[in-house]
Amino acid sequence: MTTSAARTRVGRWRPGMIRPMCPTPGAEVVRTRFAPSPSGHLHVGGARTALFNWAFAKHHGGVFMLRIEDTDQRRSSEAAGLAFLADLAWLGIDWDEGPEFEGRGGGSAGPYFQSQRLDLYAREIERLIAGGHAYRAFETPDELEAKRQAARTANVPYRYDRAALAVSDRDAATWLSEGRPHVVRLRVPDDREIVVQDQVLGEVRIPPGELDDFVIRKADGFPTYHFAVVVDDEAMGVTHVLRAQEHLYNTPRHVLLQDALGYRRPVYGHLPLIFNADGSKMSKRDRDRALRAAVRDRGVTGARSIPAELFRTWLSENERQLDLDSAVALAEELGVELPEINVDDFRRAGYLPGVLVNYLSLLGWSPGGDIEKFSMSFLVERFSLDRIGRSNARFDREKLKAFNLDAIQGMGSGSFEAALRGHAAAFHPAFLARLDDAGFRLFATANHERCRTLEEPFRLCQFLVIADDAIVYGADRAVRKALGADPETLVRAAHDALASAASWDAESIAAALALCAAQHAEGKLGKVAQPIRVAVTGTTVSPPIDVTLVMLGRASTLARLRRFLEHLPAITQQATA
RNA sequence: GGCCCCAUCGUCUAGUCAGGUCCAGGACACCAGGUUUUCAUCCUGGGAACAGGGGUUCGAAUCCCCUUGGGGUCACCA
Repeated sequence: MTTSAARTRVGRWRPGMIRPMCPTPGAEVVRTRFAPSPSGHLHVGGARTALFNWAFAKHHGGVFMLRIEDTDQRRSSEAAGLAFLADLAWLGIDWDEGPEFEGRGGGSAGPYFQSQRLDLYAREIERLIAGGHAYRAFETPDELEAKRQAARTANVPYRYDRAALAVSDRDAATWLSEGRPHVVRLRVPDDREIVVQDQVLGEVRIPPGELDDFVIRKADGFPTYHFAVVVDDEAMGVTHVLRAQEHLYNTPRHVLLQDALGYRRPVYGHLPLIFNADGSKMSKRDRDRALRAAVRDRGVTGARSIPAELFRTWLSENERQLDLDSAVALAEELGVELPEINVDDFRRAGYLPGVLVNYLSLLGWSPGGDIEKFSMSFLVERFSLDRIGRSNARFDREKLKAFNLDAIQGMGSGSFEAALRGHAAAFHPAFLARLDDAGFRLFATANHERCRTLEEPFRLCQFLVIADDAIVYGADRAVRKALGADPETLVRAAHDALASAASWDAESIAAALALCAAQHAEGKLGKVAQPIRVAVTGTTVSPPIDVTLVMLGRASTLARLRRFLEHLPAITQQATA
């Protein structure tokens, strides 16, 4: 494969030019698709691919489809499920055709599961065989592996040797009638250069002889990915294929197949890949890797949230993955932030769907100029293939977080509260049980200006859902500093002042504490607030002290202050140790 | 290793296709001050890049070539 010397982007269109696929307006409706294999939750990389296909279709008033590529019987039997449908819906990426899900999907080009389209593939394969474009091959996987091995040893590139073509018709017929397992291979012309016009990368040329006769039907009768994709894209009228660059080398195969089958050729665009901040591949194993590192780093030997047996095997077997709930629990226990890789992880971590979409669209696309914060409708309005970048991008969680903060700060108090309530219902029901409506509203206001994610308020305010007699006091330097020289006097004074406060609201509490500060701390509120904060939360961080106490309620506050005083000798000893 | 793709601050990028307005703009991160009862915010300022080498041109981040570096792919996975 070589790139043309002048990287002419033939077919790339610019404003004012006529689009190659739309010679006259309305002549052809743009149809794009996202075609994942059923593998549980949606990966951010997949989300970006889906987003671009969606945005492109919407920009042209076209149709965005979803198709499930479940032609791997082995993998599909693992019942990974279709959780990614909910992930797409959460992001606001709605599909016009595809599997039905909460009002989305349906359509006349279905079924949208490849495992239900086997008849079509069988018909098309027979057509290829009859036309001499494809042939049966009876080698076993072991035989092929031996040939590959031999090629490796000889240090030559492996290509299928077409041994099946040397088999006599009589033998082949006999084997076929015996029911001998076989695959079907495409007969790849080896005298033809293949040229692909990629809308992102430009012209890509593949010299003759680079591709071998690849398998299009497996021994189990299922089509391979290459075959199913090509047949379905034609049958479903797909006009544009946007997919990750890892598929670039598949495109010549698909072009060959289209030619052999007499199909039209969709427009292709290959998107740059997304990597972790450290340049490693984003993988679902990242989560377990981070947890193992933390466990080893701290010399932890067990976990409350995981059975000992499981913990041991998980720790020693690097391939082993914890289920999501266990991983989250362990992370909480260790105080580790889990690396997010699936869309669902980001939701759990408290990111707004619009922010994720915004950030994701910037990975490989740009509206140009200095614009980088925008809505989905802006994306639809401005999206175009000629603004897609060609080099791989790294996922920067800090920038995402900064965007999320900005979006949260920009929300009205009502919608922020609603969003926080939704997050609580999904992930922190204990807070809804603990706080009444007014309490939750206060919780929302107290956290609105200080949180970067919807998750942070719940972490910051753990003290709300811990029993009064279960507060654990920290023993670090921050706690020591917060307690100051004489916490006993201050906390005792605060207790008495708060006990006799006229009412339990922020104003009265602030007034009572200001008085304490005036009497015992030279008027410095911080000197009073910090010991109290430690006393009622166990930590040095919480919303402003008056709000913290209002949320907690008078009874809990006083009980915690008393308990703190009882435990004070042990606490100070521990903190100075 | 073969084949292919890519290359602007630490990161995402604008600028590249139509060479001059770019001693390169923005954002995140970072550093230094400031505001703040903790934390997070917030405000002000700062450092920070055209991978290297050859060409073409009056002129190159922009066009060409080479080198280097990064990535993808080489399955009866998708």
